[in-house]
Amino acid sequence: MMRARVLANIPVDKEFDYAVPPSLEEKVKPGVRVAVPFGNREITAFVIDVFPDDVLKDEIKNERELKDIKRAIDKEPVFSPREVELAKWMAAFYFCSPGEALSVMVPGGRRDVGVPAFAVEDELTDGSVELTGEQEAAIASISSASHAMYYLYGVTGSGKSEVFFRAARHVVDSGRQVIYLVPEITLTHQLSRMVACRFPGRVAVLHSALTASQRIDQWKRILRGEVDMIIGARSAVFAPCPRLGMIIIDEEHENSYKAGSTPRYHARQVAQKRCADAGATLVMGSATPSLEAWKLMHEDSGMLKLELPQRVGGGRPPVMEVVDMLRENRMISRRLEEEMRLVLGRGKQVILFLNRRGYSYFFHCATCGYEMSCPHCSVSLTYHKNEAMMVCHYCGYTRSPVTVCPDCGSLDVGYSGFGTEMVEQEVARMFPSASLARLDTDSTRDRDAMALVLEDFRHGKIDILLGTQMVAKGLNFPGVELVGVVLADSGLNVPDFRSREHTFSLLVQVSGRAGRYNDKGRVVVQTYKPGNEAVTAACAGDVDGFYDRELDARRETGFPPYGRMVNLVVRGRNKDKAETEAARLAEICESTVSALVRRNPGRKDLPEVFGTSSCPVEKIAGNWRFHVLLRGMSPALLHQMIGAVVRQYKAPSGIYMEIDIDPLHLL
DNA sequence: TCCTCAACGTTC
DNA sequence: AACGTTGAGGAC
Repeated sequence: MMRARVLANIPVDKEFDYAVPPSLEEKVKPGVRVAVPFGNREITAFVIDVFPDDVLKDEIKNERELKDIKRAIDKEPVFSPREVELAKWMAAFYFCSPGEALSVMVPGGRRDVGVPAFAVEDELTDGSVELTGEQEAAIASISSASHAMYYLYGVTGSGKSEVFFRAARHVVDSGRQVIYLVPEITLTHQLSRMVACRFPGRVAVLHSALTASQRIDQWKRILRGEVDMIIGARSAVFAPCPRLGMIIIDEEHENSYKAGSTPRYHARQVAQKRCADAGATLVMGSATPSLEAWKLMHEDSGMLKLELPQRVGGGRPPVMEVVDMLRENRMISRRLEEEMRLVLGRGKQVILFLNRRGYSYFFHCATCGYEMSCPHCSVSLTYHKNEAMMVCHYCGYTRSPVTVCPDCGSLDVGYSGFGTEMVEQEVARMFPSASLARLDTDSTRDRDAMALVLEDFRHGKIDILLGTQMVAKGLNFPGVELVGVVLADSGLNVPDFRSREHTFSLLVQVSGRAGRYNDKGRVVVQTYKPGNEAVTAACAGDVDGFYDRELDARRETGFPPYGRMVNLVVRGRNKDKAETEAARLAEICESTVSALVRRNPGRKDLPEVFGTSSCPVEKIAGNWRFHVLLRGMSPALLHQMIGAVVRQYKAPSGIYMEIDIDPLHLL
């Protein structure tokens, strides 16, 4: 009789054995998923090993009878032993179970007959563009593989993609595979089309519109070695290439590379691990690197910084100016309005950026002090005028808006704090003859609508494009001569050590949208904090300076990338219980630290309990949240400490602990 | 004495 | 995680 050893998506670090019925012996092999009875239900499990029962003859004596595998889900493997090894590494690094890790690595979904996943259009492929000296040098350096990691540091338009393509081509020609990660990828993404043309036939584009079965089909192709080039978002870092030669991470600073739920892995960390194991090269790039990357490329760490200082088509960076909004009593300052009139008068286009959806996000009663917040989350509701709804941006709760205070009936109530919807109304009033479109997750629910807006803007049918993050990233339109940042402060008020970094990077990214193809680009940045370092450095174009100073500040204060952090979040329906559990957890942490101190007398880099309190957003979707924040200068000791804490702390029912290693924000 | 609910333990 | 079993305490 054959037995199969499996992992399952449960938070238990255990492997389970099943009997393989003779009828399934052909189908059940390592790497396939199977349906198995588990307790009194049926779950999907991952087969990691198949062997004859007699191998374990001695142990089996008094073992209870094994259950039978019900059926095989895959006809051929969807992962290999390499992936199992990686899952075990992830389990150790992120404190999840190997089964949980494996199940985020392998795309889910049942098999079915799918439509072709991606039609490669026969489009122009411009592989013969002239390269700048810096580009040539960068390609040569990467191809020499003198370093394990490379960082392409260069402004928007400096030709990073071309370097990525050529470096990838070199790897592919030598018979190995390349994974190309991008922050997000839609069907309309021009990059995916470009890659598909450059590597015809042997590309897997894992875009967001794929069905689960299409995704798993691509996965099998990759595993069979039929693909040279894989392009996709975060989870594509797990693509099971048999001979991995390179991983490229485009826009390395993007937060979407970090997973938002357990296991909270970071694609950059996983990529580093995979490249080290496979002897592959890791190539990252951005105009605004994360501070983690900045630190790595400026110390002797095996990562080489490659600068692309000039724009490929020539042209100067946009002129940036700051408007102090304390002197203005309006949403669009006189200065910005004036610039908009000039640009529109020339028949050119404007992008307006505001990182806040909705009409207004604060309802307040002046009589009794009532504030309208979500009943399930501790955040205020945002008024969406078009839908005539009050909406919670955390959990999606909606209710109808009011004109009198629901608490005391007073008429002395007001809405304050503006979002894109209100700006849209104001801009439409100021520029009645201009055509205006709003681009955010509310205005463009489906991707078709979004693609349509972008096409119209590209063809000049829209004069002013107003939107959130979506307009800040990666879009390039030759007709744009002005970018207005309606309010640069929105990110600066959050109490997070990364807020300056985020604001800075966002400002530099949006400014890249202005005047990419001409010398007339202008950026007007409106802010209530004109003296803030992130604002002044971004407007002065002082990128290196900002990073060096910010890195110094992090070193002084012991924040990442110098100190490492771990966030332990305790959540539950019952507020008191969650709070006492968090306190209990904090005590366990404290005593673990004390034990470490005793065992390592004199060490200066021991972990510390950095803080314990309710999370900045105390309640989300009915769950009360408390956290214990840990920090340590030694990653190894911090890791050791978490391990000890996890062994000691067992959450009671109704209480859940989430472990966030290297959190991006402390919510 | 019955019933509900939360605490705990197991899952091949 | 998701489902059993068990046991304490409340209402009748």
